[in-house]
Amino acid sequence: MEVRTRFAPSPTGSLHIGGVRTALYAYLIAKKNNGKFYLRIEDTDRARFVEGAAEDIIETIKWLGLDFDGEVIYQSDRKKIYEEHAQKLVKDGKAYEEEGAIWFKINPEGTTVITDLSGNRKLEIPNSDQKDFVILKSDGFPTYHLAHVVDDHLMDTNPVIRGPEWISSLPKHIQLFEAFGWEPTPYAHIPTILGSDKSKLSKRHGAKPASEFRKDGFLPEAILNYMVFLGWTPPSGKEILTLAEMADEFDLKDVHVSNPVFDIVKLEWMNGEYIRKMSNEELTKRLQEFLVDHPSKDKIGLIVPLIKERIKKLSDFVPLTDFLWEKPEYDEEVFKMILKRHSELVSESQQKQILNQVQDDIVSIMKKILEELESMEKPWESDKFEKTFRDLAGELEISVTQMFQLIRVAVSGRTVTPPLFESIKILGEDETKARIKKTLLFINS
RNA sequence: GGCGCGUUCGUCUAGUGGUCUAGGACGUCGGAUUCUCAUUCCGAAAAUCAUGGGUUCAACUCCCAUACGCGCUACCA
Repeated sequence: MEVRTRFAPSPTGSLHIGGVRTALYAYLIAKKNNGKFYLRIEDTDRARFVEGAAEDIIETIKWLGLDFDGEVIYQSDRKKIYEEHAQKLVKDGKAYEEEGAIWFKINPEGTTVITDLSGNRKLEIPNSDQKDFVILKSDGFPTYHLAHVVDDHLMDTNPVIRGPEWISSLPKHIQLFEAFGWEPTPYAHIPTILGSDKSKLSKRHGAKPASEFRKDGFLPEAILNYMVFLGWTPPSGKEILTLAEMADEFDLKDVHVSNPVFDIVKLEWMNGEYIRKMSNEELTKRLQEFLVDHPSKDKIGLIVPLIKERIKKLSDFVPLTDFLWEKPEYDEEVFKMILKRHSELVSESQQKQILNQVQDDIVSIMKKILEELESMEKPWESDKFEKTFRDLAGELEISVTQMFQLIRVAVSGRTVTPPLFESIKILGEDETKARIKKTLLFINS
């Protein structure tokens, strides 16, 4: 029998990050077995329906690369089907109408026992706690219970993969299947993802939707790779896996039964891993797509090799490189701090004296730097550039680090940048000199 | 409250009765490389396996109880 799974969110908000894992697990089971993966929108609650939520969910699932088969199924299109099935149960004496709704007659005898595929464990729920429940609401829409049983039977879902909040409802679902004379679907209830405070990570608690991770510059493959580990480890012990490798190794029986805690720091690490492993061409493409309004898109390719090992998210690109096309802002204290460092071991009174000299020092050093730059042959070569200023540092009796930090701050306004020489190459000789001059003016004023 | 599910380093986890004085990854801390940052490479700290009882020659692994966490207890999903 063909394996068919489905992801069935309700459009009450954006797709939250926990839903990504549910969708992923369902996707992996389908792919592992060469089966089908469907997307079903459970829009049967008009009160909680949020405009645009279904579109956000579909768009995000596509962006993640969890390609689903066929068309998106909307339960609201299937109203008539649920109604007919509910009526059939009434006719068979297994349900009854009351106050405009149709209620299912539960049998409170015995215990519902099923084997949960997730973790391969036995679940036992006493039926005695169950009460008759609504299957068709007075507005004509089905409740989750009816819609699930009818749809997953008609769709031949095998297995149903969903959250653990449904475990308590298992007697309802099993009895509904039996009332229709159908074989119940196999089930896999996967654990809930928790926040760092151990409370449930859900949209109800304001957890970030998956689309926000996209905006933050996370890669879909990294998100998927991270999420798959929340409740499962591949037998091979690999840390980085493609979707195909996950599908190959994935098995519901290895899925854990306890609730994992979502850790954004590890996600960021993994995102960085993906960025570093990516080809320069690919990273360039992704950055160009991500930075829609970037002022200098065609230069991104040049910069990529410089920042590839320095960014964890696509969005990190901006603060690290914006000095290349934006005029830097200076802070005199930053310059002073650089030179001050070699006086750390001196006494306090002496240090004060030294501080007063620092400003003069900066001015004279910057002048020397500018002189060297003026006399350097264009185009500036990196190794020549480096040697020139190493020599100058020796001459002026400051450390090489101090020398390059002064140039770095003068050129970028920042103490942290991609490699200096390469950055300057992108900036250009004239702009570099202009910025050094500007620094001189700034310090003197 | 009742019922259900769970509990290994801060976090994700390996572990299916002896190989565990508990392994890996992220993070943290130290060091090396280095023009800053990052990368990379070394190294360290970090879990009396929730607690208490059993069973057994032997328990992280099996059983029971307690504690704690999560879920359900809607004409929401």
